[in-house]
Amino acid sequence: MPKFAFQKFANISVKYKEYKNLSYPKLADEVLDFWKENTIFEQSVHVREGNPSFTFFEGPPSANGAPGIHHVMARTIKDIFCRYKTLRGFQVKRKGGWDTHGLPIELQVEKELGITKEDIGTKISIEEYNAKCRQTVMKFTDQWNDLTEKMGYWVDLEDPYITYENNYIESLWSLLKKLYDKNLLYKGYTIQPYSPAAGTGLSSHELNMPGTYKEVKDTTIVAMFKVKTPENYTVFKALAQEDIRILAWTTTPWTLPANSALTVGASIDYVVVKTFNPYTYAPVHVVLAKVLLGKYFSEKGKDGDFEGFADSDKKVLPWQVVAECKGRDLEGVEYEQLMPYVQPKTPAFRVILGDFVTTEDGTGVVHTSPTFGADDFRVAQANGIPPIMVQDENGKDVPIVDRQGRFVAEIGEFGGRYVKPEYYSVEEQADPAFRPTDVLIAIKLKEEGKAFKVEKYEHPYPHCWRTDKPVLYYPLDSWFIRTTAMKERLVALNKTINWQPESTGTGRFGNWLENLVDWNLSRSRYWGTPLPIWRSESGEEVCIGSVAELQEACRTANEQFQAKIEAGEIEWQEYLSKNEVFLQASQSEKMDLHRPFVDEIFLMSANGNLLKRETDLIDVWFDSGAMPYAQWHYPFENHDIFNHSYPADFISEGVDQTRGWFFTLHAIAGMLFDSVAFKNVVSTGLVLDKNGNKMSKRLGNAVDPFQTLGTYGPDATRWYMITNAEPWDNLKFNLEGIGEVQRKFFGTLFNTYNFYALYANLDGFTPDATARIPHDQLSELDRWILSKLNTLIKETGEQYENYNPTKAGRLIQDFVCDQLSNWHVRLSRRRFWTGSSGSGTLTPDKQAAYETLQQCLLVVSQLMSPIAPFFGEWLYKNLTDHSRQIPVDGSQAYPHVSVHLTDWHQVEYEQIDTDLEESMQLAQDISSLVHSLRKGHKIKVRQPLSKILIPVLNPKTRRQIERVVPIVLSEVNIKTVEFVQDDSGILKKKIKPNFKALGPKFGSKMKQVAAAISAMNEADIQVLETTNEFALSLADSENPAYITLHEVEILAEDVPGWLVASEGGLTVALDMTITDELRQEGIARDFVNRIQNLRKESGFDVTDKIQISLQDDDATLTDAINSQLAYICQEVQAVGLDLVPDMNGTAVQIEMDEFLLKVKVEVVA
RNA sequence: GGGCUUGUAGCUCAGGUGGUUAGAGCGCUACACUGAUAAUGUAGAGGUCCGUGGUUCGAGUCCACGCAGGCCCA
Repeated sequence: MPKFAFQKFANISVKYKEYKNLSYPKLADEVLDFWKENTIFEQSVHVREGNPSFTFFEGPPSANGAPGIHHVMARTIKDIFCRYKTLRGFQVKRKGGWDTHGLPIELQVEKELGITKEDIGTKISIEEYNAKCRQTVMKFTDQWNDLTEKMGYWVDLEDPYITYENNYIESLWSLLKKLYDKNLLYKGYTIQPYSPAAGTGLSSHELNMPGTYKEVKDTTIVAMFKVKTPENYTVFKALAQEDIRILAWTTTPWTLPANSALTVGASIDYVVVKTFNPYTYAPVHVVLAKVLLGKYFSEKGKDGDFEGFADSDKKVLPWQVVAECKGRDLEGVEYEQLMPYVQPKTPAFRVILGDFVTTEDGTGVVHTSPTFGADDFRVAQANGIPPIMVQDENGKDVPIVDRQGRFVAEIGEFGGRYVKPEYYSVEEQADPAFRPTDVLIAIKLKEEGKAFKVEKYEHPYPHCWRTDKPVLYYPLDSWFIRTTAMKERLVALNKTINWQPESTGTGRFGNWLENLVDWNLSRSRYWGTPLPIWRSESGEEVCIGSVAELQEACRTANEQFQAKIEAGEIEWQEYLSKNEVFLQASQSEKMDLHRPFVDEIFLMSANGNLLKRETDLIDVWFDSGAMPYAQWHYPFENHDIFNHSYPADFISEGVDQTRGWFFTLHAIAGMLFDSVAFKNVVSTGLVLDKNGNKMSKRLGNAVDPFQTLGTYGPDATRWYMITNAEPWDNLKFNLEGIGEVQRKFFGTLFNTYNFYALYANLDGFTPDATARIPHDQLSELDRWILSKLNTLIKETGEQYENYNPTKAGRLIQDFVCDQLSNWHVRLSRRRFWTGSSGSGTLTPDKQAAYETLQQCLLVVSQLMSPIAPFFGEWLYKNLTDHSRQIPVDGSQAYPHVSVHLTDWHQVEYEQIDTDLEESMQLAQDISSLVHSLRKGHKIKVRQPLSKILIPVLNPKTRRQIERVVPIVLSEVNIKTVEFVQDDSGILKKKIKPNFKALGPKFGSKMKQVAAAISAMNEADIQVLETTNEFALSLADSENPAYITLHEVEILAEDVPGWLVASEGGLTVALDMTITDELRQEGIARDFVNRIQNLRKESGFDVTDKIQISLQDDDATLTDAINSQLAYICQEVQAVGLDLVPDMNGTAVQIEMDEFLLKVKVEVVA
């Protein structure tokens, strides 16, 4: 620093900034400017170069919507631990990222353009559509960047990863290729909503559109499935000769030819009922859920006339329950195929258990057809039940209903029929002879004696929003990642992850892994990462793992195309030309790995067949789950960086990401790298409105983060969110709560700093590390707060290490408000305004007061800085800035310009004195009791009293109190403390049973023992105390119960003849006598108080000296003042006090209890 | 319907391994204090610890079954 600057600063007398009032948002703005100008974030990473790294992965947000208040919450959590670890010396790089693909973006674009998916390829080309998506996706980037900055979230947004970039996609391809090579990527099918009329699958979002579900009347059938060899099953043994049929209800009779199992609920009660077939009248036994009996049988027919049924009008079916069992007893029962058109390849047709079975309607038995129901598919797969499939012309397995919604030829008389009447034309449906397929099936089953009940049933059924025709649940091709193959490993790896809260890891996530199904990767959309698989019609396929590979395959194909063209097959020219377009683009910036460009690349199989790209895109969750690799364009680049930053030490997102990002990160890492992707994870709860409702723009209860930050500033907002509820609990967000935090915590801390600054400036105090008052010479009060401070550093550190910012924040808050401000500073105020001032030399006690408070504030500024980065910075800079303005010999006490560049304070264990902390707790408790006594007898604190009496039964308590006696005395304005020992004989003791000690010993006799102990008198207690044993006689026992001292608690709760208060084993007695002398002191203190008020009202400076004139018209008052003159003058900094017979109206009149002061104060020049 | 989670004062939250009188802050009422003053102290009012059963000498705490809110999944 140039010399003139030094001189300039040296002449400045004010060193600490003092503030009249504080605007928290403005404070944050100023700190933000400071950070920007001095690149503090960059430095905080840079200064840790070479240190161990702490890796954080940013879960990419999508910038196609405005950020909300919950993002402030989520990002605060992330920020806290990154800042904390930086303080701990780790290098914490935080690469930002953006999630750019997916359905929400497509929908937004469609809304903006006023188009539907239908129009893509007709009204708008895929190319134009995707270009629009690309624009839209970063629409709110500015707002996001603004929020990031304003809330103080430090993340590198200069060089974020963006999921739509070619490099990113190329990394994804390489991961997919690896999966493919490990045989973990395969083509299969899932049951999805499918519209035969439109020829397309529907997303769940399309199914949720208004008007999709309509009430329809369907023909429903309770079909009868004949049990094979009933004698083989315990349940049916007694009925071995009977025709036993299991009843199952369906609202989609057309699926019955595809039935391959029946599903029952394990703990549902079933009955076997003897009765008749209602259509053929043949005797039969049927099986159904017990609670549904009433649905099919009337009370009239119960135990009815079976013999006479043939001759009756057959309106009432006689019935009788002949057996009963649980669903699990039926498991494995085999039955005859109901409609035997197509045979499965492996054994089917048996009863299995499923958790989705209910007894709300139907029969409690679910007809299960794996090709036409999602539950059916899942439960059948789990039980090894095959689907009913036929082979198409290519030998490929296909369902018995084709993609137009017609039965295949194999289904006998129904072959070629549409399964739903709505698929026929209006004219066809109008024909009087027209019968829906469901009805034909019902008639057939009735005739064959396989239907128990056929009726129309009205229920909601989904319809295609495009064609208005019913949807089928239908098996559709999909690409899957075979996560089930790696399940055990994924479960094992999860057990090494530290989940916060733990239950999310073991419960929600753990269960999810236990019940893992293969990850369906396919999405039939446009804006997303294309699946890099090219396939021929006969099923040959190639998976591409990089751009180079694709170029190579493309060139090879072109050579083959060329050869064919030269051989005269000019139809190949088109493919060759399109490939040329790609090859050219791939040499330049123009290359785009999205659709439609990748769709226009054509490859050749080894056998010379054309390979076209599978049109699927991949699940966007794969995009984000692959970010550990793709953000670095790994494995194509950055091996070093990747190796150093994998896996992540820490990630955090909302708990709703459990099956989203958390899972996809874990799955990819586990399957491809045999590693976890993250070691520690904090899953956060939701931010609700103050009434506990979900925030939504529609309801108008969403909180605008910018407005909140603008009003309260980021620190109070962050502090409130963190300390109010643990991150994983839902937060009821209430703006008033932020205000409270601001007043209570930040206000107190600000006041404490201002108080320090005020006096430190008056005294020109600057901490000097080389000339501190040695710790062992500090007062009890100072050593106490320093002990508390070190305990705080230790415990706060533990909570941060433990990923619990809530507890850390609450600890800091309690320290600042309760210990530092309301005890240490309050009791120390006097130390700051007495002693020397201005002369340049401080008394050791005053110096100690400054040093202690400065130390506390400085440490607090650091401990709080992860949660409140701006205020922490502000406080740190206010405390240290001026020390950096004075050039020193390179050993500056506070070399860092920012608290975020400092090293975490080491705990000074030798300063932790738990005995002293206990002592001070006693002092606080005693003071509280004395205040309470004073209050009860209306004796104000300004009135000194002579004595308190404290009964102490053990030497430890006495010693602990003795350490802090002066503090107690000054706090409560008492002259002396006297201890009353056990041997004084005046104590009245009380005895209480110690349940914890007695419980295990006496068990059921506890009540009697407790009663007997409470009944012990003084003499009994003395016996116990002297012999350490006492025999209690119990009411219902001959033998006495022996107790020892540690099994009871003995308290001195009364001092006969004194005013006594006690709480928690501590008792204080107060001498209320007010002698004349005490009275005079009290008056003097009152007088001082009034003068001080007057000084303040008159606007005098704290350092002004004054001259007092008082009208001499009351002897009591005058005597009191004369006797305490020196004290008064010192307190109010008076150079003199004149008693004047008559002030002649120049005086101010002030009330003081029974006196009326007529007084005048003047500043002495 | 399933999994997870929450339920304690008007509000926001604490309450290791069960121990008899369940706490704090805010808010409310009253009083006090006053060189931190939009602060502070003391006292008071305010609780079926979501409900019902159970285990136990003893349950806010452990178990079972419910109820209500939330998230995820069907």
